[in-house]
Amino acid sequence: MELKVFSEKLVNALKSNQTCSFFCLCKINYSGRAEAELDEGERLIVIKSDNTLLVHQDLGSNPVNYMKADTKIDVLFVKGGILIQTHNQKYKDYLDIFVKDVFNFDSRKLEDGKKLVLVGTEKDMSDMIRDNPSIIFDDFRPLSREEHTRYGFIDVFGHDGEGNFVVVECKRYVAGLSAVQQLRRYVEKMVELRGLDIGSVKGVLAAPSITASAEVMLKDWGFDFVSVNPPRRLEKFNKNQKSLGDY
Amino acid sequence: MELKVFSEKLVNALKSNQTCSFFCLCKINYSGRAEAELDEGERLIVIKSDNTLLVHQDLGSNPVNYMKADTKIDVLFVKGGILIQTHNQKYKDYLDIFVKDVFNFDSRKLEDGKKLVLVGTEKDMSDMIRDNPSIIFDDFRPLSREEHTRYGFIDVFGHDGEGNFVVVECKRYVAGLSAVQQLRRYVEKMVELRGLDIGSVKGVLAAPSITASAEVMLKDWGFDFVSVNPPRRLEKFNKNQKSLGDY
DNA sequence: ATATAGATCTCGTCA
DNA sequence: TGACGAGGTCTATAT
Repeated sequence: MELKVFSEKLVNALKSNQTCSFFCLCKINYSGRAEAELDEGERLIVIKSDNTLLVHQDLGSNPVNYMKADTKIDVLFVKGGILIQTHNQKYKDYLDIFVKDVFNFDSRKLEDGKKLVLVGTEKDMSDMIRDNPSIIFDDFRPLSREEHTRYGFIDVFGHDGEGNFVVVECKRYVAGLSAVQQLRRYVEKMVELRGLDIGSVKGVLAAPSITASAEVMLKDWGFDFVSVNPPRRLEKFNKNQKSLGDY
Repeated sequence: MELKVFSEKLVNALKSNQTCSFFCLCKINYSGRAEAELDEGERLIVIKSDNTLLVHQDLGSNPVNYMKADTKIDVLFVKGGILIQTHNQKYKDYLDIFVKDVFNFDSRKLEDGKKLVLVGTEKDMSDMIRDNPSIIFDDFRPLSREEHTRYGFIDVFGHDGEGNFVVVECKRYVAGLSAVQQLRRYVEKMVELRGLDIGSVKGVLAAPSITASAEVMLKDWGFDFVSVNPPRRLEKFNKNQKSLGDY
């Protein structure tokens, strides 16, 4: 594609806040939170209506370079090509794309008011535990859930039949050392602020599984592990599989 | 675009491992590590040559739905549109895209052998400290850097003039509670495994700044904070700004 | 704005 | 392959 034509299309699309997508030959410089260089090669570039910019190579989930929303984007003619010069005020960073060749250009104002509905998060796990407290142990009595307390952000908080406090930390995947430390921090903070004996506050880590070293640390601190899976995993898919014709 | 034409183009592009980009009207179901639904709306869909699939709405850096590399992708005609049915064996997840309308389709085999060169990471910080140990304190003597030891992954390890061990944890950004806990874990592990007195191992947190609560925790544990900035921040940009004509 | 923690985190690296 | 930690993490939420 003629660079002049590309430039006009890009400028118009940016003006009207369309989302753009194009393949091009380019090299890239980034400066801000770090410094990065990417030598000449072919990439897919996406610019969204909120002025998010993504540069994708042909492998991997993540963009090789990007700028976050509200980036100022200028298009300049320079010797040998076009310079897309960008700057984000909030993050104080800069990305320059020197475009040598463009292979296509598409843009569109995307009409989309829908939001993703997601189930199976850590929050859903803590909901499930609140509604089914015996998952943790028989006489567990939850008092609150997902609360920013002065002890920290505790997933599920409650007490046992003997009046001891119980702090539950949920993880939706295998719990590691940092999860144990997180639990430890909440328990310690609670002991400290309430002037309790260490040992009078129970700590429970609820996750699908736990690493060996994390389990050692957990035991050292007198905490317990309970194997819990995030709710609804695969349920919906199984339903859909049975009714593909419903699409 | 005719859905039949789109289907042919997509299937051909997938066969020849091209990277694809198209705007479409669709609804989406995900099932696997979680469950997700996204009702009908217009999105940009990208499929890479490694069979990574990304669904982007017109806002934000992250895809609203995605599948990781090595996803199996099938294209089926169904009542009212086309179903892009995908499955990733490794992650045991499924993504179905029901496409009602397509507005464009582009694909290309991207020629790109270049890799991003990045400077200013935490690793660069620990390099800088090893080369300028007085940043930490006057008589700091680094022994190793970025080491996977049985004590954990310690950024910089060394000793002071009196033979005490010193563990340094680096953070590129504001250090929070978790950074203090990480340091605490390394120090405790070292004390335990070497049979040392607590207090004979110094802990230092090196970061641009530290949050108030993290600093309290740090002092409680007898550790020190040293303000260190990651190297080379903005240097390259300043250079570039002076020599834009060089492009 | 800053602080805190989750994420279908992703990605690299090492045992 | 699992474990562990960084990330230009990004994002949501609360203060």
